[in-house]
Amino acid sequence: MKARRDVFQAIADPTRRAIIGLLAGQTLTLNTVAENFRMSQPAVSKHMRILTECGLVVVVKHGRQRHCTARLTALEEVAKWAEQYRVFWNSRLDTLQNLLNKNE
Amino acid sequence: MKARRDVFQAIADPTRRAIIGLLAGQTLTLNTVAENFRMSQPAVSKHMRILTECGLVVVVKHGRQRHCTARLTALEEVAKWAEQYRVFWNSRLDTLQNLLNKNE
DNA sequence: ACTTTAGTAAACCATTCGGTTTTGTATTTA
DNA sequence: TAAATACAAAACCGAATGGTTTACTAAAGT
Repeated sequence: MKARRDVFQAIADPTRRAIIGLLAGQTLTLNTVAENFRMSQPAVSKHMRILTECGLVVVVKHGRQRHCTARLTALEEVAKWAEQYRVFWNSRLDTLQNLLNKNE
Repeated sequence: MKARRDVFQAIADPTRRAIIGLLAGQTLTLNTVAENFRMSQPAVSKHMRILTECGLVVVVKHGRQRHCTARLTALEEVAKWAEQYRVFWNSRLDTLQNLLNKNE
């Protein structure tokens, strides 16, 4: 289950996050995905490769088309990482004012 | 409260995620942070700048030192974004086997 | 059979990234 | 006051990013 590419780096790009949003809940052809962006199809193809390399998307050949499906299990790692700090951002100590005072 | 830099891009780098881990719960000097990494002080300084630009860290001048404090509220955006897909990765539809079948 | 469609591959490009070293500048300390 | 400390700034560098265009290939329609 080892991803060759870091999922944090994969979701760093807004276009790729948008692709994930598009694919959540529905399988789409690469072309259909590309139609949703103002960039060339090869550009989208590259993004898709990065998403597949970290396991966020699975692409299945289907005739001359590529069926892209999001595999969002890979996002659990991200959620867990961020969640571990929830206790900090929930505490009232995390206000900007507090930080500034604390450094006095 | 708009960050000039994207928090998703900020956490894409493993060093910066490590810095966040270091600063969670404790304020440290820039130098102290730098001692935890095998890279030059200016390199850490650059990372810190990126972290402050997206609001993940607040740096306060204190004499000749810089006191760095994590401000993890900025991570809520990440957690929320990932969380919205939990329903997908929790469903049994998200197994690899299922994806492959679905594309038949 | 020919043409269109869906996609990959390759070459290219400007910009950003992540690091370095070197230098400069306040601020402490001795 | 001189030396050490804690940083920032700048110049530089190779590699990665995100995009392009221009072939090329394979599958589907006509």
